[in-house]
Amino acid sequence: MGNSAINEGGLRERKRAATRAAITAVARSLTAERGLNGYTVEEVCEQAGISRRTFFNYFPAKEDAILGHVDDDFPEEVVERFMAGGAGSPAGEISDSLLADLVRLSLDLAERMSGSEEETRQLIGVIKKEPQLMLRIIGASEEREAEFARLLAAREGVPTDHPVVRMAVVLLGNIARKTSAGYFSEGNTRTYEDMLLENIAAARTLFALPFDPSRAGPTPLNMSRPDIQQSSTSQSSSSLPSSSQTNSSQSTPSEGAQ
Amino acid sequence: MGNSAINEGGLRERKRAATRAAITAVARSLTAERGLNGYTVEEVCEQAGISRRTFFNYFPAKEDAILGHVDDDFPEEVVERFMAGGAGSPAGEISDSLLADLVRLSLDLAERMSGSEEETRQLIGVIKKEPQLMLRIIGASEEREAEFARLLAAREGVPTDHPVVRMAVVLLGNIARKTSAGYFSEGNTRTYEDMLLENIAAARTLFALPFDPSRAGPTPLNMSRPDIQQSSTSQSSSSLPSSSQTNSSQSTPSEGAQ
DNA sequence: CCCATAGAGTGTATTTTTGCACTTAATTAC
DNA sequence: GTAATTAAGTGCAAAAATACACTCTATGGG
Repeated sequence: MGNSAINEGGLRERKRAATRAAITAVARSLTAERGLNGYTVEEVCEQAGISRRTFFNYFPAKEDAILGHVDDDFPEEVVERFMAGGAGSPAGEISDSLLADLVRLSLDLAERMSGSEEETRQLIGVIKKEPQLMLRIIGASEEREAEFARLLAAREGVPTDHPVVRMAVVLLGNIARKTSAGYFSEGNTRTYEDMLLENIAAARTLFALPFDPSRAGPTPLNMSRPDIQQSSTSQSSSSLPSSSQTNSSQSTPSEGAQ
Repeated sequence: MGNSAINEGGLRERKRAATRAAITAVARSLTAERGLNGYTVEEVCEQAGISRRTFFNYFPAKEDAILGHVDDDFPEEVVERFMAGGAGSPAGEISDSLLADLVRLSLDLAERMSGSEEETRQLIGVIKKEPQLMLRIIGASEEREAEFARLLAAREGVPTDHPVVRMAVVLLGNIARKTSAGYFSEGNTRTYEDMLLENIAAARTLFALPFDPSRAGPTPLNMSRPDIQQSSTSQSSSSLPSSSQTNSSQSTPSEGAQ
């Protein structure tokens, strides 16, 4: 997590962030329109208003511009709002508002996606046909998850390997990904928010189902170790309304919680 | 006349011109809104997106930002269009299209005035209350005329002291100034184009009046002319000419000049 | 009166951007 | 096949922008 994600920075910092985001926006737009090899770096620079030399000061290669920079995935204002949500709870404890704020974060990020809906559909279509780009994206996803974990841990004042942080990153990340896939699929007419809330509700239903660790069996015995750890976590957050329900489902039997 | 008025220039040149114009636009806007001393250089820089040090790299003092730079008074695209109009005639001769193109230039420049109409009215009001600014403006006007003369001479391929160039600069400049004064006066409801064309027609009527050089005589005879001017102005309002008529009137005086 | 502050303006060092020449690899033309 | 061209990418120097500390002047408060 760089300073730019939290600190306002000076004029230099701000201009640099704006330039970087502009390059990425143009690169993605042209990729959606013409494919990865249908435009030159020169054209990106023209539209972004920079020199080619500057382009390579920002990104090591053409493809990296499309991937963008991890800081651009978490715009400052959105991050600030998310971080502010954890201010009311003591450090070291998972805040009551975490799940609600994660959902809002997901919605905010979706709103701020550069490019129109149609453009994003086309960009996704193009990317699926470029294997080197797919590999790069998979690599970049891990970096984004790490950044997200750092952000989340900082908000809650817990280590980045805290079970709730780990689960939140993986599960909310996958829910967002699945929601996007459905939203951008052919023929979709529903709003992203609609679909996201449906998926969140489904996840909450899933993790509220009855679950007895003792019935997990031999192989599941290994799985009982995580359950024990998660059990202690759920106790610490058992006073939380909506968040506690999710957490207890992960860690302990819902019967016990009930 | 700098290169930037004609040549496209590189990215540096283009960005510099844009920055300079942005500074002037912001300074004028804030002056209109709050008066000359109602805002700081810091505020201009914030809105223009530059550092204060850069502001003083561009303008020697706060007031100079309001006056702007002479190149900004003749935007590149407008100048290019004006210059292209002289391409069809042999160098050294005054082109048929000169008067029409000068009128269009005036209209183009009026269109490109930064700030809204109301803002410009307020800016003019503020400037009238600042004597040092008025003095500066008078000085800057001479520089603009010189620039205009260079532009015009270059277009026609004649020296800057050519009689038609000299007269065009002074007369068209004053017509534009007078038109602006009327346009920005209290209670005006007419368009700038309307008023400008009226004044041009009046000037054409004036210079189409019978004139016998041998009767030019001493100074007293010249003083009787102003009365004749006003009566011919009211006649010309009712008969705005077409473009071809405009051109034919222009070629006659230029032959007389030769 | 003196002192503090705000704002305009200056000097200098550092950072960033641009321009330009070059290299490399791929593609196109003959 | 060879040669030319195009596009991605690199190194280096100059230009431009920023950051920061400073000066000077005007203004307001005690």
